[in-house]
Amino acid sequence: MKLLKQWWSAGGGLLHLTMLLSLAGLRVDLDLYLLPPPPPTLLRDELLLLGGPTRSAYALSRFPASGGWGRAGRLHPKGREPDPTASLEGHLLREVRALGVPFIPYTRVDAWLVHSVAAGDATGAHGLLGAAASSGAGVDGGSQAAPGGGGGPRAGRSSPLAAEEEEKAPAEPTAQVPDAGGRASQENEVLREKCEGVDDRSEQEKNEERVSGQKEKLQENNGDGNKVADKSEWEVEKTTESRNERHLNGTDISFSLEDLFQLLSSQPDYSLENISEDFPPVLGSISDGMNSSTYYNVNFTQAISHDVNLHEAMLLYPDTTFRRDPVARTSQEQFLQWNFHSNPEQTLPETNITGFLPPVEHLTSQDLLYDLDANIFDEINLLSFVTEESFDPMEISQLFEEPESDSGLSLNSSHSTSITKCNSSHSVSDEGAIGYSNPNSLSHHDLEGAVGGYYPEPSKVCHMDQGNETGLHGDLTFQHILHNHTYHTQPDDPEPTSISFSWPGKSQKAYLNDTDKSLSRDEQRAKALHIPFSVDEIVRMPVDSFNSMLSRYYLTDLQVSLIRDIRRRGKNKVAAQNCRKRKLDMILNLEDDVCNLQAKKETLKREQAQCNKAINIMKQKLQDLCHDVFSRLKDDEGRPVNSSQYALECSHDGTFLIVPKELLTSGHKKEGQKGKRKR
DNA sequence: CAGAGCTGTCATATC
DNA sequence: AGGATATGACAGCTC
Repeated sequence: MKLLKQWWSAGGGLLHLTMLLSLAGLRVDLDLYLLPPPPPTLLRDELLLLGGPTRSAYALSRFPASGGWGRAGRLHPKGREPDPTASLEGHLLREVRALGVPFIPYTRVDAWLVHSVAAGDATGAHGLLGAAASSGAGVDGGSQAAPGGGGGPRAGRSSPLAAEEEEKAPAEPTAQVPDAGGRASQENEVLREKCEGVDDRSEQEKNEERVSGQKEKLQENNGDGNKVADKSEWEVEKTTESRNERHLNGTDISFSLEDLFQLLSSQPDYSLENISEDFPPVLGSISDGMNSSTYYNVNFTQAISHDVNLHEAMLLYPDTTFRRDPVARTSQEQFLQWNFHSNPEQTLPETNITGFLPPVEHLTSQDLLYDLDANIFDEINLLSFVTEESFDPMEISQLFEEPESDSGLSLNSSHSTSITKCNSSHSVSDEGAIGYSNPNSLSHHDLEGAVGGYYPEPSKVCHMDQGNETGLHGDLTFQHILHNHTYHTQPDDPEPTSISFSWPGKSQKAYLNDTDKSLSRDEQRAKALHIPFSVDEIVRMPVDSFNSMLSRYYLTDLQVSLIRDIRRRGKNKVAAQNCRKRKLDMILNLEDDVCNLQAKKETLKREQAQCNKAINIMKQKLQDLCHDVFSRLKDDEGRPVNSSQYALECSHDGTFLIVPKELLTSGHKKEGQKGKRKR
C-alpha cells in the first residue's frame, strides 16, 4: 500500500495500477469488455477530479443524468435495481481514493474470475472474485455474485485456488529483488523450471480442479452452495443481491488492493506462472505481510519498481509503446516490454505469452495502452466506455464526438459485423439470441451481426476457457457471444481457432483500425457499449419486437439511448435513401414526360403543317373554281361579271347565288339579306 | 483546389 | 398524442 502511494505520487498513474493488476493476472482492464458503461455521475465527477477536459463533450452530453454503476437501471427482469457499489469498481474506487488517487476507471475482470460465478461460486467465497464477477464479467452485474461477501475481506487468501496452488507449489525461497538483468534471467529460468516441473498438468485438468475446488469451498464457506447452484438463476440473483445489500451496509467491506494482489497471486492461469516465464523474477513479497505466492515467486513491489512512471515509459518507448508491431511481438509482449523494461536496451524475451493473455478475443488494457498518448488521463473516463479490444480512448471519444455518423445501414452496404466464433463447434443459432429471446425475430445471421453484448442471464456467464468446457459446456454457446468480440473484416477470413493469433500482414493497430473501419460508427458505438444486437437488427426490428426488447433486457439508459438513436438514424437513413431514390425516379419520370411531350409537340406541329397545307390547297382550288365560274357568267347586258365585285355563295338548297361583295359583307351582318340570284 | 455527386444526419413537416 | 415516414438542408467525404 505504501508503495502504491509512492508509486502514485511519483506519477505512476492509474494505468499502471491497472497494468499491475493485469500483470497480476486479474486483468483489470481499462476496457469494459463485458461491462456496461461506467456510471455517468462517476464519470463526470472523476472528470472534474482529473481536471482534464474531456474530448468527448458530445459523449458526456449524451450521458443520462442519473445512473448507477454499469448497467444501472435494469439488473433484473423483475426490476430490481443494481447495487451501485457491489462491484469491483466500487471497491477499487474506494481503495484507490483512500490512496489519494482521484479516479479509477471502470475495470474489467474476466477469465478465471468469472469461473467462480459460472461454477456457482456466488457466495463470495472469493470475495473479490465475486465482486469482480458481479461487476465485470458478470453479465448481470452486481446481481450475480456477492462482492466481498461470505468469504470476507480475506477471501482471496482463503481461496481454494490459492490453497490448491500452495499445496502444489514447493516451498519457495523468499523472493529477492534481482539486482541485474542477467541474474534476473537466471532466476527466472530456475523459477520456470520449477514451475514447469510442478505444474505439468493440462490446463483442462487444472480448470476442472479449480471449478471443483471452488464448489467445495463454496460448500464450506456458505453451506448453501449447492442450494445456490441448484436455485434458479433468478433466485441466485436474489441471493447475491441480498448479499450485495449486506455489502452495501458495510458489513463486509474490507477489500483492499492487498487482497487483490494476494488473490491474484493465488490464481494459476493468468497470472504469475506465466509472468514468471517471461519476466525477470521479481522476488520478494509485499512488504506489508501480504501472503504472496511462493509458488509463483513474483513480487508486485518489484513490478511496481519496474513500472514506475507512465510518462517515463512513454518517453523511453516513443515509437513502440503505442504502436503495435505486427511482426516482432504480440500486443501483450509489447505491453510487457513497456511495462517491465524501463531500460530500453533490455530486450523482451520472445517467449510466447499468449497463454497468459489470449490475444484476439481478450485484448485488454494492454492493447488500449498502445493507443494512449500523453494525455491519457484525460481519456481514462472514456476508456471506461471501451469495451472492445480495438478501441482506444481517442477512437471512443471521436465516436461520440463526431456529429456525423454512419449507422451502417445502406441499401447497398454489406458490412461484415459478424462475430468471430472461436470455436466453430459451438453454434449460437440454436441458443436463441444474445439477450434476445424471440426466435422468430432473430436469425443466426442476426446473431452474427450482433455488435457486442452480454447475455442477461448471470448464471450463463463464464469465461471462454477451453479448459473449462467440460464443466461449463452448457454455457459455452453464449461464451462466444459474450467474450468473442473479434470481427471479420473479410467474410472468408478463417476463424481464429487458436489462441495464438497472428495479425495478418500488418500491424495490429492497422488491422484493428481496418477492422473498425469496416464497422460504421453506430456499429462501433454499439460495440463499445455492448449492445447485444446488431445495428441492422435494431433498425429492421419490428416496432413491437423493438419495444419488447428494450423492456425485456438489461440495458442501461445509455444503451437504450444509443439503441434508439441507432434505430432512428438507421430508419432515417433508409428513409433518406428512399426519398432520394424517389426523388431521382421523379426526376427521371419528369424527364421522360418532357421528352414525350416534346415528341408530341413535334407531331402536332407536323400535323398542323399538313393541315395548313391542305387548307391552302383547298383555298386555291376554290379560288380557281370561282374564277372559272365568273368567267362563264354574263350579266343581263351580256357583259362578263367582274369577280372582284361579286362572289359566289352556296345556299342551303344547293343553288348558287352571285352576290355583290359589299352585300356579302353587309349580309353577314344582316342574315337573310341576299342579293339577286344569278345563274 | 474547386466542384459535383453521394451519403449520413438533423430538424421539421406530414401521415 | 405519439410514432413512423418524408423531405429539405447541411456537412463531410470521394473523385
